[in-house]
Amino acid sequence: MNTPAGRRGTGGGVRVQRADARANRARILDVAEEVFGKGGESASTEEVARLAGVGIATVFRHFPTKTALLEAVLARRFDRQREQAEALLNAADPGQAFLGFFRYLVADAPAKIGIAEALLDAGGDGGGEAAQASTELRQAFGALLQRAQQAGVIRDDVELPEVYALLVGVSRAAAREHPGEQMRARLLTIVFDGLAPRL
Amino acid sequence: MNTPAGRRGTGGGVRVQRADARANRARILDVAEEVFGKGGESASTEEVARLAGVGIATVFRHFPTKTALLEAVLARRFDRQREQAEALLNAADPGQAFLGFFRYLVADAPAKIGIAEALLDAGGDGGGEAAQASTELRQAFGALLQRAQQAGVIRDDVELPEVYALLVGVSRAAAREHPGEQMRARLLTIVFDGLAPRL
Amino acid sequence: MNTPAGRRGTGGGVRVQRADARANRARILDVAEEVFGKGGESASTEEVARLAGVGIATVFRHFPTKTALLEAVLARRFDRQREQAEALLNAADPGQAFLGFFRYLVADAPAKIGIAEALLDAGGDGGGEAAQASTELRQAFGALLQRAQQAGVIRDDVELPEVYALLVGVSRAAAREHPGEQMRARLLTIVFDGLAPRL
Amino acid sequence: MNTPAGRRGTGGGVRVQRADARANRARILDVAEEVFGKGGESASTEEVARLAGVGIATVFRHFPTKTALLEAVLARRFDRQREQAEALLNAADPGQAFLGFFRYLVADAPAKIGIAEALLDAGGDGGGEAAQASTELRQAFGALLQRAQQAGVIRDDVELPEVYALLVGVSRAAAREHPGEQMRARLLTIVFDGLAPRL
DNA sequence: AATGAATGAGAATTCATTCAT
DNA sequence: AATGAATGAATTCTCATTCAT
Repeated sequence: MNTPAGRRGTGGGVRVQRADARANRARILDVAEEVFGKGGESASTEEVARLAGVGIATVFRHFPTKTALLEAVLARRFDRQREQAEALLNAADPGQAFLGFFRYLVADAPAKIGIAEALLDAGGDGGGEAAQASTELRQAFGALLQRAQQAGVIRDDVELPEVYALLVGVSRAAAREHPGEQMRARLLTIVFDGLAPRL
Repeated sequence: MNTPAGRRGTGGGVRVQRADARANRARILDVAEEVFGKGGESASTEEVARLAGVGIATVFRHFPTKTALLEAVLARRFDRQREQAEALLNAADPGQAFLGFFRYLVADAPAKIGIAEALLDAGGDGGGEAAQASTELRQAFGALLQRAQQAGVIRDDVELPEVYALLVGVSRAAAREHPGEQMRARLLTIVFDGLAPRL
Repeated sequence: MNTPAGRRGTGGGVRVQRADARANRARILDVAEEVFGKGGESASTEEVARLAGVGIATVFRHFPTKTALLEAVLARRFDRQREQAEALLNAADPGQAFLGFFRYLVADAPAKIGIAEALLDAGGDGGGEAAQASTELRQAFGALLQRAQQAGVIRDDVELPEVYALLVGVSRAAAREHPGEQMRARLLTIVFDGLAPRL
Repeated sequence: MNTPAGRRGTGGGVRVQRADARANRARILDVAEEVFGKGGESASTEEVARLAGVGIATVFRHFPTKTALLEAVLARRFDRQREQAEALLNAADPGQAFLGFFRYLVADAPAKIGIAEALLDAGGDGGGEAAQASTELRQAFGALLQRAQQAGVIRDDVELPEVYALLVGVSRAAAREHPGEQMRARLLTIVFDGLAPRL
């Protein structure tokens, strides 16, 4: 399981335990993402611990409150999405980049929304790291939008706030209904037509 | 606090008591609608009882579980909206009727969504009376949509499922963000443009 | 599960449940007084519930926090002692009255101190009803002191603060050591000699 | 339960390590004395470790239970005070020696009492090394008392048990109330007058 | 010998639901 | 039919103590 590493602190040895702890932390985050992502019910921290195969106290050692755990889960997810967005900033086709990312976010939404709601339930105020990460994602999304508008693929008279609200809304719709590929596509058709430049 | 009161059989009518009970039932529903509509947190049944001015047991006499109470609240709300829809079926301008109703539902959504989430939290499966009422509302909405399409105000290649999903999505967007009149209008502009017939 | 209790409430009787509840409340207070009075360990609310023969939630119905429970227990005890003091205010022999009351408080102290410490542990700030009751007891004690001084039984150059502190100290000494009648008497001999007028 | 550890005979001196360990042990004791002396709440062992700059396991290596740690802290304190007492046994003025030491113990009490209470909370029975050290302190105090009585400064009809109880009581009074120099002095005036020889 | 991660047994508090009147 | 007191099963979080390195 563990690396042998420098037995007696002879110098080279490092952080063996740390690796273990880090693995636990990651597993807890993964499990929490899944458990809370299921949404609906309000899952308990104990459930997370059980599925992660650790004691409840271990969860609380890594995340001092339930809110902190949810923040971390959500922030990680936002961060991943922002990275996606940033990777698309140099894409050859700005229109495709924007629309594809929009599609991707909607498809990815269900789990995220469950987590966000659990966070609200747990009393998360908008001041945590998740909010920060959310803002950054929104900015990256805004950059994609701007490029798409400059490329003439998205009408000029819309701005980030309403487009983002639309994204959130469609995501929420997709979250609870999980409409299947087909209907999600038809939904997006309408929305994208609404976003297309007026003739 | 309340005396049993009105115990004296009033002869012919036992309906007097019934009236009392019915009034209580209505008041409980009203209060529950408000309390749970506030959304966010999960309000307690006891809170509802207190604000309704009845004992907690009275709430449970009328609605055997919290889920049942939420179902009733939600069903009543769906019914009201369906009535609105049906009233618009004979409107002179089918386009106006559809779009106006769409707008109305979105504006009305925040409270409803709060209730629906509370219902999910309370373990409400989609099989109750609320689901039934929801289906009926959807049908009425579908009728309005069809008329608007026949009138050429809404594009022909969309169907109820995706339009309804879109409605739900925009409603959800409006729910948590309460964007204010302005942004809601801009949001609807995009959506309605997307729904307009292609040239 | 429920004791028959107060069954006889037929005649003029009302509030039968109320009577039950009141009995429960009293029993909880009694048990809590004993349990926390034992001092030392930090007794749990669950222990109180179990010994009182009620569910834990019942304790919390009557006293919304552990602190509130402890406040109530302590306040009740202070109130009883204050009543004793007030009853002695008209005693024929002011010296006997004061010294006797001093003796009584010391003998009564052990349990009280345990409770007070539990209250501190539970985060009781000095602002509750117990503090209020404590202040009133101190005032009554002060009145007895003043009378004893006027009667020439207690030296004139001492004032309430230090005498009360002395009372507290001796009480605390008696609390943990429970020295038995004998030694308590010898202790009080010293203190009372110290309080006697200088020649 | 214990690992064999340190199995490899290191031949000559193991004392180097021992010095390190001893330093750690002393630092832990110092920190614990301060932390628990603050009284009130119940401080955690982890807090002690953190402030001492060692890992939690190190604390438990030196003191196998929290109780053992508290015993050690308290015993050390008792020992120090006993040394003070023994140093005063040869003082020129036995009355001054006794009264001064009494005063000193009262002033020093607050921290000690906090520790003692933490010990009780942790389930310390009176059988540990602290009790032993306490007994020795009491004996030294008794010797001072006897000398003062022989010198005619303290009345003859009091004996160690009640005087010591009085000391404890006044100390306890001073502990929670921290009355300030002034009132402590007035308190001691009364007590010392009570201890003075009857005329 | 030292470290810090992991653990499980509580503890306070809440809430939907039932019972006795 | 109405009341409100009682209930016990959760849930979040803490802490002394042990384990693996």
